[in-house]
Amino acid sequence: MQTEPQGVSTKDTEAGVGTRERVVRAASRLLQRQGYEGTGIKLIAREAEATLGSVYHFFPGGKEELAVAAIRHGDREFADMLGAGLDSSDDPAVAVENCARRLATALRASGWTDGCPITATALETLGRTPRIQEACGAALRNWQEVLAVKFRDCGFGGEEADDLACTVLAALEGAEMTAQVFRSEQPLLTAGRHMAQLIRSRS
Amino acid sequence: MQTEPQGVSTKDTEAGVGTRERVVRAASRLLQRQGYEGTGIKLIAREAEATLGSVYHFFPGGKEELAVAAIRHGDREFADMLGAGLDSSDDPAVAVENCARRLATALRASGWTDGCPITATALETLGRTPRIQEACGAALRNWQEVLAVKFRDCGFGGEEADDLACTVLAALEGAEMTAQVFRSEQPLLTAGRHMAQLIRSRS
DNA sequence: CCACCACTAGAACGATCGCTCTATCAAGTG
DNA sequence: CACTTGATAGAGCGATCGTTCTAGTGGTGG
Repeated sequence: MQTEPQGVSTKDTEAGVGTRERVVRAASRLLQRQGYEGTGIKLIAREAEATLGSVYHFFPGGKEELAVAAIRHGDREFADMLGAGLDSSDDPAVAVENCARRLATALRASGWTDGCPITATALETLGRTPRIQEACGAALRNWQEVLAVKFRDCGFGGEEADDLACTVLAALEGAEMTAQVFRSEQPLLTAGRHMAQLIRSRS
Repeated sequence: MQTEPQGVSTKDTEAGVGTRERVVRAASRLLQRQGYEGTGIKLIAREAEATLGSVYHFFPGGKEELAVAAIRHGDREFADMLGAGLDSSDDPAVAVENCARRLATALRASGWTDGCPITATALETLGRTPRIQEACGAALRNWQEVLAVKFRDCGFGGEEADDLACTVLAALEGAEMTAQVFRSEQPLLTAGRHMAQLIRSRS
């Protein structure tokens, strides 16, 4: 049973959230910022205001199982942000550009630390931790699908929608990384503008 | 003094190369594959067939100084590959698409492990290791400049060339990461095709 | 010949890693 | 009430981390 009160409030970042959920959120944020190897389980527990015992109670598979859960969490979160951005306009070009703008704004607001939730972990564990790699692949596929659905809804053919989704997501990922390193919104905004142009030239 | 013979051969991956250079190469390859925190100095030394003493002799600043040197090495290497790809055609659109193709081929040949030499390290150390972040920023700027020069030579205006270079590099980076996770050349090839189209629509 | 120096070699240190283990606590359930 | 079960708590394990330190090697200039 949770020790903390359960129904008190649904405040997003604080108590009132079950221990397991707090641990997953902390893990997701830390993996996003410092990658898999750079994030210790003890730090995750401390950040989540949980104890090591609780972490291993919920994730008997240890760090790897926790990382998979954290990546799935980041997957859902990023998909929501992508979906919300895409809903901002019926024109797919405008919608994608708005997405890039939102990512840029959020990135600046975080002090340039919170970019894509999975890239760092994905690159670090490539080919050496299959379960994590699968979770990362599922996330990328999911985000591509969110984009592809939008493009299909806007009249693109199935294959063309998939290809466009692949490139747009890749450009946003790369631009976000560039923006983080340069501490500037410009790469994301430029990529958004170019992706809008690419979409228009194809419709 | 180096124990090994110096002028014997310039074979790229083996002996005949100074200890310092061997260490930098090993560090660069390992940082590329498993990031900064995931790569131990002792492993770098073993992989370079050097000893810990030698590593700290050449890099008294420790892991951080070695990482900076490794990133600069990856910078030069990737810039060369980019330049070689761009030289393959006078048409900038064709040249960029060839670049993507080459990256895809090289990536597959490495067993999907050797992507961008700095992304993993850059994301892991963002905002926590300024000297490494600077080296990563310099690399990205350098690669953008390689692309921008090509675009300017092909008749693009200065600002437009810079913007295109920024987006093309971001798309290639993102597509390479996607290709690694999916173990498929397709994301890189698709991004190359789309970037070619974007360039053509702007000229 | 020898003092010097660049380099090699690796033992050892404290800190931290992921993980295991036992003990305790708080609520149900009979 | 006793007993079970889910969850919390953290000490402690062996391994590895980055780093420091001393010792040794071999070629070179004086």
